[in-house]
Amino acid sequence: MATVRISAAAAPSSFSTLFTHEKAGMSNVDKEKIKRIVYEMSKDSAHFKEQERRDQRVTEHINACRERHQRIGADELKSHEQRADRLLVELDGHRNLERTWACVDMDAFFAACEALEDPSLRGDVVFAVGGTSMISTASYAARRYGVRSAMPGFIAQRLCREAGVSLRFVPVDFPKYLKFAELARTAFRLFDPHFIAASCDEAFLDLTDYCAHHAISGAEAATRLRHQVLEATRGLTCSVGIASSRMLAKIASDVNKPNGQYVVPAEREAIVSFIGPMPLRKIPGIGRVTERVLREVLGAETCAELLAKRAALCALFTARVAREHLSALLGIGGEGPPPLQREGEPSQKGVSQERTFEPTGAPL
DNA sequence: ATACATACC
DNA sequence: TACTGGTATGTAT
Repeated sequence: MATVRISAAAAPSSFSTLFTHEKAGMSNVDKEKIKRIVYEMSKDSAHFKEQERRDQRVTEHINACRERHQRIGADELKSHEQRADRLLVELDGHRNLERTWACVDMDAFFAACEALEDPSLRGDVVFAVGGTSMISTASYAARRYGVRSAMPGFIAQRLCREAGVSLRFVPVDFPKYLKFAELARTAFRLFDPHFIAASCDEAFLDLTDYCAHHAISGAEAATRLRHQVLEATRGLTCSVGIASSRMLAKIASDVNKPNGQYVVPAEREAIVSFIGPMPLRKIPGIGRVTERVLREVLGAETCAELLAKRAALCALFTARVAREHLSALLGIGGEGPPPLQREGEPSQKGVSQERTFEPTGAPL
C-alpha cells in the first residue's frame, strides 16, 4: 500500500503551527517533517475531529470579523484612529519605568529535576517526563527531534524513531518537583521576600530594592539570582528576564533560554524597539485563537504591525480588549504590584500595603 | 446567573 | 492503544 503523502497545505490552519512554533531548543528541527508525522498520526482520532470543529468555529468568527472590517468606512476608521491615538498618548504618558522586575523561568523544569536525581538521565539523554499518552516536559536532547510539552507521547516516540533514536519516558512525580520548587524559592526570597509564584517553575521578583541596596544593575542581580538558584537546588538552571514590567520581563526571560538572561533597559525607546518585532503570540494573553484572528483579519504578525492597524483594532474589538492590546504593544503591563496575594504576606484581605494599585484596568 | 471560550503551565 | 488537568478570566446568553 502506498503511503498517501499529505502536504502541509492540506492540513487545517491549526496544524500549521501545532507543536512546531518557535520554542526554546527547537530552532534546528525539521518542522515540515514534524508537521507531517503529527498530522498523519492525529487525523483519524476523535480529538482531531473535535479540534477541527473548534477551528471551524474560529474560522466562522474570523469571516464575520472580516466582513465587518470590510464595511468600516474611511470616516469611521479615521475616528477610531483618533481614539486609538488618544489612548496611546494617555498610556504612554502613564508609563512607569521605576521598578526592576525579574521573571525567572526554570529550564525544562520537570526534566531537569529528574536528571538531577537520576544520573542515567544526565548528559544528552533523549527523554520525556510523562507517558505514551501525554508528555509534560521534554529534555533538551529530545526537543531536537520535535518532542515538546503537551504532545502525545506516542507521537513523540514516533518522531524520535523516525530519526533513529529511542525516546525514554520518565513518569511524572509532582512531589519531587514541589521539593525543588521550594529550594528555588529559598533563593528567590534572598532577592524579594514577596516574590510572586506564577507556577511551580516560574516566578516574578521585584528587584528594585535589592538593586538599590547593593548598588548593582538589574543585569548583575540576574546573574546573582541565577547563581543562587543553581546553588540552592544543587544543579537546576533557570532563565531570567529583567525589565520595568512583568510582561516585558516574561518575554525577556525567553530570549536567552536556557540558562541565560536578557535585560530590557528601562527606557521608552529600548522598550518599543524590543517589543515591536515580537510575534503577537509572545504577548501574554494572546494565544492560538487570538493570534489567528489578528493575522487573518488584520494581517498583523508582529506587535509593530498590529500597532499600525490600531484603528481597525479599535473598531473590531471591545474597548477593554483594544485597550489591553494597545498597552501590550507599547510594552506596558504589570509595572505595579499585582492584584493577587504575594508570598510572605498575611493571608487576610483589606490590609492595604504601602503600595498602591495600578491606576487603570491594565493589570497583568 | 450560568455556560462557554480562551489562555496559561 | 494512546491527545493532561487545574485555575483564572472574560464574554455570550
